[in-house]
Amino acid sequence: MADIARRAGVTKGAVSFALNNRPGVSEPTRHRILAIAEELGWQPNSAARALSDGRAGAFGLVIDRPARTLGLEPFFMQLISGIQSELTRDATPLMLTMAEDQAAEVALYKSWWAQRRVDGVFLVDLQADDARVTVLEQLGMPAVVIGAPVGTGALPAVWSDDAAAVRAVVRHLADLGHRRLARVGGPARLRHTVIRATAFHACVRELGLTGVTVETDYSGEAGAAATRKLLSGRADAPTAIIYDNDVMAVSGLAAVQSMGLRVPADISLLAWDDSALCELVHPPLTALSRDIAGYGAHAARLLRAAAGGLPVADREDPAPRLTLRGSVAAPIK
Amino acid sequence: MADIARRAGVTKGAVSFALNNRPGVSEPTRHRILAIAEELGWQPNSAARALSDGRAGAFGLVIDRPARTLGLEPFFMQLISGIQSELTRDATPLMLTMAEDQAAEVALYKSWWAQRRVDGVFLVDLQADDARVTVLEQLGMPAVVIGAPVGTGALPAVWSDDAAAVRAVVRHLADLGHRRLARVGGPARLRHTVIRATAFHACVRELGLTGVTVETDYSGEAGAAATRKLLSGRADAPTAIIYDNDVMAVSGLAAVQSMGLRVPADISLLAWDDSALCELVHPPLTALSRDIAGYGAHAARLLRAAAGGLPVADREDPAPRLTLRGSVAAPIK
DNA sequence: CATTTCGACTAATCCGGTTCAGCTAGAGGG
DNA sequence: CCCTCTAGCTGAACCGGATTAGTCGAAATG
Repeated sequence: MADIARRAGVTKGAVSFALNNRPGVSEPTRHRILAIAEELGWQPNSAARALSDGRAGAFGLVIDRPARTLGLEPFFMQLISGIQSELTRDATPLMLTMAEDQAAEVALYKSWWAQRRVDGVFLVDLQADDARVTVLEQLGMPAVVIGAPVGTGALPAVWSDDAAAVRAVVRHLADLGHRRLARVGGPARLRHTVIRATAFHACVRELGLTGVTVETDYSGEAGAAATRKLLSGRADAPTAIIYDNDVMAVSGLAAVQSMGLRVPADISLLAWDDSALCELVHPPLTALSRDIAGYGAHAARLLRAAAGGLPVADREDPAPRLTLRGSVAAPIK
Repeated sequence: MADIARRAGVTKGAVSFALNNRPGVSEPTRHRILAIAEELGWQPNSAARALSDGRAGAFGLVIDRPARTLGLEPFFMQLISGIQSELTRDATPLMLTMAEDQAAEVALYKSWWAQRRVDGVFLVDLQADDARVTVLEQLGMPAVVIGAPVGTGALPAVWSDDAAAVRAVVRHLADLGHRRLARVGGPARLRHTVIRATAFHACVRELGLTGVTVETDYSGEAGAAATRKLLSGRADAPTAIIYDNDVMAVSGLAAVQSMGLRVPADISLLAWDDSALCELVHPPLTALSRDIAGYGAHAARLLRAAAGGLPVADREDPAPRLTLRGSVAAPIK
């Protein structure tokens, strides 16, 4: 900027006015300065700007799921991709980190905020008793929760009505004639798992069906194990299983087939969170689809607003839709 | 820091010496300053530090594969996770972004470098005639190539010997009695695709076998389509197929099964890049495994050294190993 | 014609660190 | 006892921007 100022015969201050499109310089001067800046290939030094105006110009995302299951689930990549698509508009980078556990994650937030590394963070996988919300509120750190606005305090949330989706699924299965359902759910400490489980059992009871839930860690192995356990030669085995992610549904399918059962003739399977994975297998899996990338984009927009000091409200996205494929049918008996 | 200086009765300079563990202050004073810093919860402002010492304190990774296929492949998440595990040691964050194409990616590098947003970048998916290497060298921007050190100029690379792995696989299949092989490869513009294809055809010729390669975009659909095309009722259909990623292998398996063929009795399938995905399906897929996270960690270590101005050499990791599962057997005829 | 107003720009300060050329006092040497 | 040396610290500049309180001259106003 000093170079530009020298070449233009003005001071740094004038150059700053010109480059930031603020009043204080005449049109001819502004153009002259912009031309010189262009010629010199000037780009603002992010550190200097950050130091001066007190904002980092970046947002953060911390994921604390184990890397093994993480890689497999398309959810996060799609979410990140969606966040990016929005952040790219003003060239804001995303800082991505993985943490061992919640304590490490909280420490990271404190550190990021104290060092002014980010202007705000995205919060995923909200837990039943989540320390992060409190910490972020105390820090005064802008944040957007990706998930239901329950126990999120003053933090805005981007969410979709999982309970409604669960009810739609249960009704769909009941209409087909299923009377014994099962859910292979994620970890019970995750808040959205609880929401889905609660809705599931309430709906099942209301319709006079029976329903059991098995807790897992979202891994394929756990999904397969749960499936085998549910189906192993009991008279009251369920006729339909709802999996809490696509990975478990796919390995559940493999487990079912290796037991000699046919899908959907003997048992109907259904995956939460649709992805190409569900289309890869045979038969393709009926799934609950939602626009995860859009989800991320909305969260990014909210966080940008929140970091800018604007008041932000929760944003509800459409509830997951049922995408019918080949893995669900009426039960035989 | 000014606060600390005031409380300790010294100047900012002395505080800086103490906090950075540099000579210039006595031990008692250093301890006093550190104690006060601790008490005040001082953390260095990253922008100020970056401005002062000219380094950003962050590295970057740009991915320009379409988000759809990206989410499915565990490769990137595992790579990122590995990079993180190393960067976490000194709390260096990773900037992750997705680009539309190479031009956008190059523009991003220039911008990041001009703005001093990162101290270096990881380069993935090197292409046949890759503009990025040249640009980075011209910029003088530290970078580490993740992939074979061919056409990488002065940039250090972290790689594994794909050609050797290909040869091992072809020999293994030949030993079992397979004479007609096929490869469902990734995009031909990717350099590692070329390396694998070249090694494949050379080895096939050397052993007196026949081998064809089909090019795809890595997507599951393309994998299934290629599979169907290869197997559709021709007398010279291959008896074994090697897929360039696990997603294609899984959908190839589904395609094979929907054609009424049995794996491995009628056809042997083999996946490049092992992941839980390969274990989920039935039969589980024999695959080429490598330690992708370790790969990322090594790349991170190299990049840190390169950004520090240290001379760095290419690092060769172990070649992918063949993990035998149930999808490969001797051909019937 | 004196006075006010305003646009265009300058000069200085700040952001929060790092760095470096002094300065001072006490230790060591002759 | 004087001189030198050095450990320990000070003060100020610097990184590259943004911001703000002035300054100046010309046009508008009374």
